[in-house]
Amino acid sequence: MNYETLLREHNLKATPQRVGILTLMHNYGHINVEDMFLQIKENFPSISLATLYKNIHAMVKSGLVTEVKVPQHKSKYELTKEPHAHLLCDKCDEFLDIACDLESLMNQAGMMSGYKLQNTNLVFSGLCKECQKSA
Amino acid sequence: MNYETLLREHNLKATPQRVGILTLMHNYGHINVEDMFLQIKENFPSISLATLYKNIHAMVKSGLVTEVKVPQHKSKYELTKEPHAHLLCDKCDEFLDIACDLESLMNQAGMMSGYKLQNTNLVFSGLCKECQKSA
DNA sequence: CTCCTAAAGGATAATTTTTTTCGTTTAGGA
DNA sequence: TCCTAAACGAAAAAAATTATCCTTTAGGAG
Repeated sequence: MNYETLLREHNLKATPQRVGILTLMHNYGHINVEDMFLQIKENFPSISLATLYKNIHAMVKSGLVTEVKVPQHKSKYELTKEPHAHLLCDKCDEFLDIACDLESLMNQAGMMSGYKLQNTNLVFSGLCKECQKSA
Repeated sequence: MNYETLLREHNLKATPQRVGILTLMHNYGHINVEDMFLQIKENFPSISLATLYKNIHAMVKSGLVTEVKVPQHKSKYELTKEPHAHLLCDKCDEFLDIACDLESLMNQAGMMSGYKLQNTNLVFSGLCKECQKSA
């Protein structure tokens, strides 16, 4: 499915700027506002930072995009997908997705607390393979 | 153990302001910078916001305090304890700790990726018991 | 206990990040 | 093709964080 359709399904107008933002998120996997602004200007030289912020918020609110909060770092944004974990290397700042089963943990937490849980923000941090050597 | 000793063990001078900050974190469980500033001024009317920021950073860096990043919210700070999950109600903003076994998940993720993992930031969000009724 | 010094505090300015405002443009339905 | 609500862009404003610089203090040495 293309991004125009996806946007309309979320009741958002399919503007070229929005398609550009979604494409960036797809290409980079995760990207913060600053880097997004630098990149998006390649294709939309006159885009306003305000537009970027407004669109990110709208897309997060609609559920199309997910904000990933990372300790000691700027928020990153990604296209919404299945719940998953993130790994951060505290030394080289590598940041990646990792598929893992959060279902049971989430169910367990929901059970214990009475919460009806829907979203997840999980970041593990430590040292990546490379950085362990030079540690 | 008292906070003075704890601070010194982390190579931080045990100033009254720092003890006040740690006490606040203990009392509130989690607290953001803004609320911390409002509260700490009760005991230290002349404290500077800069002092607050500098101390939070120093204590996070030393491992004494942990930053908890919460989607759509300001960062919260808590005394460092065992890895655990957090629950956030998207409606009433209730925020609480929940004990849960992250060990196996962390091990699994470490195994798959080759990372040596040390820290965790986990927030589940959804609706608390009360807010489910009025949903 | 006194002295000394590096570290910490406080005030303020500066910087960075995010939000608001408002006039112009445009997506998309009628 | 036209109309209008929504989105865009520029700019200002607000909020959050960091830096600077001088003063004060924690805590070790003597």
